[in-house]
Amino acid sequence: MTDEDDATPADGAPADAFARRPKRADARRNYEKLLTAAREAFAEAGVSASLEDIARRAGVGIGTLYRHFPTRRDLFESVYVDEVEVLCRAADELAGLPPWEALAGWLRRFVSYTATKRAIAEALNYDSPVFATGRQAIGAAGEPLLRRAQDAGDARPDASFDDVLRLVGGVTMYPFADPAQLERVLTMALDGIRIRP
Amino acid sequence: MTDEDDATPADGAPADAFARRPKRADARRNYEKLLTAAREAFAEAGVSASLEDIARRAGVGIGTLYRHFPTRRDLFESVYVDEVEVLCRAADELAGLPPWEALAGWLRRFVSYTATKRAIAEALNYDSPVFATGRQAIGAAGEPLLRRAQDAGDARPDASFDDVLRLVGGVTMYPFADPAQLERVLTMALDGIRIRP
DNA sequence: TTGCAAACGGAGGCAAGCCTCCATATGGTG
DNA sequence: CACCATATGGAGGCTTGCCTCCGTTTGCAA
Repeated sequence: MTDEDDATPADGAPADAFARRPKRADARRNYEKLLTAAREAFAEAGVSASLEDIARRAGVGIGTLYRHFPTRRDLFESVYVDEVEVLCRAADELAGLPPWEALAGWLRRFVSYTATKRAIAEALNYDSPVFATGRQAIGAAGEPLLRRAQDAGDARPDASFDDVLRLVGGVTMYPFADPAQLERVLTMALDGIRIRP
Repeated sequence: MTDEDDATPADGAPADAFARRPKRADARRNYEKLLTAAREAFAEAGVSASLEDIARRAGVGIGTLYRHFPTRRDLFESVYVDEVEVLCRAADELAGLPPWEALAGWLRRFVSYTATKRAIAEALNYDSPVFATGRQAIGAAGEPLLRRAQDAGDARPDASFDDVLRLVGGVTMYPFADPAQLERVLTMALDGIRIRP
């Protein structure tokens, strides 16, 4: 999930979206610019953001975009994979906290860290090996946090990990003008998951 | 909100989306067919559903669609207004129940009744006199339920009506394959709003 | 420096949707 | 029943986005 050349190094052609950065310096640069631009565009306009617009944002030609990401799906998946990695790393970092704090902290990342939240949330429903892998990775990272909180009696035992993600993820589906409101709503969502003595 | 000829019967041209059904029998029929088709299409594909597709579903020509709804927004607003009316009526029906049951019941309608929920949710952020009016109507219907539950000590006092709608509305943003899961998630959301002794 | 594989950019063909326009059809009233 | 205001449907022009193709540019290894 974190290193570069895992998965199937078999066939020469780029097949899956995981890893596989291009080699030449300019190509690599453009690749990153495109990824960043796409992240922004997806965050603003959802999965249906225009590819031409993304190329424009990145300051590269449309042809370059297609060289790196042959289909819209490839692009989306690459952004998605990036986000998933961030999320997984966050879980590790929070592992030292007490059960509830760790879970709550991670869920906060889940909503606030990723600029692609809407896209990620939508992806949660898609069929695709990449999304399956991503979901699995998210589960591997976050589910232990939930389980721990449940074992500690902090989180309701009848909630599945997927339930929790849907509840918390739903909150961010539409943009909040006021960050304080996001905070209030998020608190309510977390309270719905929590058990108080 | 419920009768036909309120608002401004002034100018002859159709201005706002409230009420104002066409007169001739066939026109009226097509109007309803379009509204129904649009409701479905919006529910399935979101606000970006294709107008041509909606006309096709309704079994009318694209020209007819445009006669009734000059812009995509007109169509969307009409569907929206219809949904709002349903929601307002529901609030009246539930008024007899105890505070918390009334609120919870209404919020359940809010998520499950409207086929347009996703579109409505997106619309919740748009600027437009119609949406403003709609939000106001929803507020007029639902806010008393929240206030009552808060006064009774059943709902947390620091939650605004808008907070509550966002939390509950978010839940339905993506389709649930399993109705039992929707129920679980909804329960968590409601628990986040509720105060337990 | 030079050569060339790798990368670039964008013109242009194609598809899908939007919306206008108008020749044709029809409900309902006198 | 006849008339006409009202309504209908869809062809076609326009815009926008998708993607391919290819002539030009550029990083970098020798």
